[in-house]
Amino acid sequence: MTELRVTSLDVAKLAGVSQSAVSRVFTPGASASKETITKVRKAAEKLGYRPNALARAMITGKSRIIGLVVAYLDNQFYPIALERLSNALQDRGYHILIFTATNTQEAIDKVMQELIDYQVDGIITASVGMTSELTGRCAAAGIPVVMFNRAQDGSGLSSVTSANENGARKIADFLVAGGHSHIAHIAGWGGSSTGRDRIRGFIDGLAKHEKTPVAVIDGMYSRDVSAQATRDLMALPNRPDAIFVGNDHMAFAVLDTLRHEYNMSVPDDVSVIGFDDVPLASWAAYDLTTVRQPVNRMVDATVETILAQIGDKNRPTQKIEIDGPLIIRSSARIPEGWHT
Amino acid sequence: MTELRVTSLDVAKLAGVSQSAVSRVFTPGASASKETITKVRKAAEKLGYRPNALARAMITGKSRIIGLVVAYLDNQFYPIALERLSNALQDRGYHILIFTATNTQEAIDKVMQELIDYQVDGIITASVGMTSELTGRCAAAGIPVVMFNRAQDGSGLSSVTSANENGARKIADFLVAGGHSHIAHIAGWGGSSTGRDRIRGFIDGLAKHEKTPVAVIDGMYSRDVSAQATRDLMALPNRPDAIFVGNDHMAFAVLDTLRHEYNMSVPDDVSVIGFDDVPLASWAAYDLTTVRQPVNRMVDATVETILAQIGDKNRPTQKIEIDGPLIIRSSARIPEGWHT
DNA sequence: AGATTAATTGCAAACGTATGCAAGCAAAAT
DNA sequence: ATTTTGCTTGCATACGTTTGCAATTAATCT
Repeated sequence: MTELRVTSLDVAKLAGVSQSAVSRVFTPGASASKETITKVRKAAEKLGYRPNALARAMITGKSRIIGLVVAYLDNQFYPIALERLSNALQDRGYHILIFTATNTQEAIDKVMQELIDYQVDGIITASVGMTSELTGRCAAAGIPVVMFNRAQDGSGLSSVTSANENGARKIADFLVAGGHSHIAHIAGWGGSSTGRDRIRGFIDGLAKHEKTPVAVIDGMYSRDVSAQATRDLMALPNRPDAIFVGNDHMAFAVLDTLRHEYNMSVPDDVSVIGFDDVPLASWAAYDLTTVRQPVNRMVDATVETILAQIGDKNRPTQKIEIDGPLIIRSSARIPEGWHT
Repeated sequence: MTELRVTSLDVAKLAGVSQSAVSRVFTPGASASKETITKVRKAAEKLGYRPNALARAMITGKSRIIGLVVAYLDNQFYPIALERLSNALQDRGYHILIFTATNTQEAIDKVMQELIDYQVDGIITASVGMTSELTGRCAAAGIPVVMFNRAQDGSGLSSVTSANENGARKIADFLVAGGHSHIAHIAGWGGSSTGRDRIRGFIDGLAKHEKTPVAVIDGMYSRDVSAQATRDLMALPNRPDAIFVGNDHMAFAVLDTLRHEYNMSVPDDVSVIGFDDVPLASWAAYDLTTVRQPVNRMVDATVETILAQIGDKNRPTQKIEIDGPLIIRSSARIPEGWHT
C-alpha cells in the first residue's frame, strides 16, 4: 500500500537539517552534534528510515557483502561450516551472498562472474576448485579470495585447510598400531587438493612402517561410489581388515555397506576410519573414529584472512593449515596402550 | 594492481558510442542496432566490462536479491532445502543473501532489518517465526515474504508447508493398524506451527480409533531433549511400544537412545516413526519409516509464490500445503496387508 | 518522390547515499 | 581583545547505472 521509500532527504526535511547531516548521523566515523543526532534520530524513528545499503555500497565502494560459493550441502561438514561462517561474518557486519555450484568449471566460472557483478568485497569458496583464468579476474577486480577446505597450488590464493597430510599420517599410525595387515583407502575425489593430500599423507604414513595399501580407490565424495568401492574391496582376494575413508560422509556409506550388505562387525571384522568429525560421526549409530577438522578455528582463520585482505589489498596471501586430533571411537580397533 | 573499475563509460568511449548505448546493449528489453551491439560487445569483452549490479539495482529498484533467513542447519532438511532453493532461484536470475538466526525474536528482528536495508526483492524464512510488528514493516516496505515449512496464522503472510496434519494422521493410522497399544509422541517445538499441526493431526488421527497418546513431550527439535524424552518415556509405568517423533532429526536421536542405551530392538520392542524423509532416513543405519516432505515441490511452490508476489505486489498471499506419502521402512512394525 | 512510421541514438535527469571543501561558530589560548 | 583551534554544518559533486524525451536516421508505404 504505502509504496513510498523513505530517504535521507525526507528525514532531513522533517528534522530541519541538511541531507548530509542525516548521512553523518548514520555514518559511524562522522561528526555531528548531540543536538543534531537526537533530532535526526527522532525524525528517522518516526518515518522508519534506515540507510539504503545499496546506495551506500555504491558510493563507498564497499558492499559489505561476502560471496560464498559452495558445492555440496549433503556432506554435513559444509552446512555446519556455512552456519559458523555466516554467524562470524554477521558479527563483523558482513553479509553472505550464497551460491551453490556443482563442481564443474563452467558452473563455477558463471557463478563467480555473477558474484563479481555484485561488487562483493571478498569471496570464500568452500569445496570447489577454481580456474586460473578466474583467479586472474578476481585479482584484476581486486577481490580477495579465500578457499575453505581446499587449496590450489600456484594460484596465489589464500586457503584454509586442516593439516590433511598429517591427519592421514596419524590414521596410518593408528591402523598399523592396531595390528592391521591389509589396509585399504577409499579416497576423496582426486580432483581436490584435500583428497590428494590425504592420500599422500596416508601412503607416506604407511611407508614409515614399511607398508603399502592393498588398494586405493577414488570415492568421489559420493555415497554410491564409496559403497561400490566397498564391494570391490570385499571381493578382493586379500580382503582388507581396515579401511581409511577420505571423509566421514563416505565413511558412513562404507559402514552401512559393511554392516548391512555383508553382515560384518565393525571393528571386529573391519576397522573403518573417517575424516572430518562431523556431528553425525559421534552419533551412536556410527560412533566413527575420525580425524577432527577444527571447524571453529578454520572458520575463524578464514574470516580473519578475508577481512585482513579486504582491509589491505596488498597484503600477501597465505595458506593456513590447522592441525586436528584423532578422535578415537569404536569403529576402529583400538591398539593396546592407546587411551581414549 | 590494476585497481581501476571499468565502467560503461569506458566501454562507450572505446566503442565510440554513448554511455546509454552501452547500457541498452546490456539491458534485455532495450533496443539497439546489430552494429552497435557488436561494437559494444567487442569493446566490453576487451575491457572485461560487466554491468555493476548494485548501481543497476539502485536505479531500477529491483536488486534481484532474495533474503533467506534460516535458523538451524544441523537438521539435514534445511541444507537440502537451501540447496534446492538456491539452485531454483539462480536459474531465475536471483541471488540469495543468507542469514542464520537463532529462533528468538530479537535475533530475527535484527536480521530482517538488515535484509530490508539491502533492498531485497523478497524474503524467504525457513523454520523461523516472525513478529507481527515485523511482518508489518515488510508490508510497509512492500517486500513480499514467504515462510517455508512454517506458517503463521493471521499474519497475512504466504507460506508453503507440507500437509502436516494429514501426514500425522497417516502415521496414527499406520501405528494403530500395526496393533500398537501404547503410543507416545515426542513433538516438534510447540512454538512452531509445524510442531503444533503435527500434534493436532496425530491426536486427531488416534481419536478416530478411539485412542489417546500415552504421552506427548516437546522435543524442541533438539537431539538432547529428544534423547531425554525417550528416557522419560521408557521410565513410564505404561512404557510405549510406539513413538511418533516430530521430525527425522529428533527420531535419529530417539533410535540411538533406544538401541544403545536400552538395547532395544526396533521395531520389535518399539516402533519409531519420523517426519520429513531426509536423505539420512534412508541410510541403512536408520532405515526410518517417515512421512516425506516433498522438498522439490515445496521449493518450487515457494519460488513461484515469491516471484509472483514480486511481480505483482497486490497479489493476494496464499498458504500452500503439499501432501506427502508415508514412506514405509523398517523402523516401525508393518501392519498385515500393507504393501511396502 | 514525398510522407508516414518505426527503429536507433544521445542528452540529461534521476536513484539514495557519502564526503571534500569552505563557512560558521563557540571555546580555548595567547 | 585577538588569534588559534576544533567541532559542526550545508553545498555541491560523485558513484555507475537506467530511462523518458527528442532528435536523427532508416525503412515502409502511398
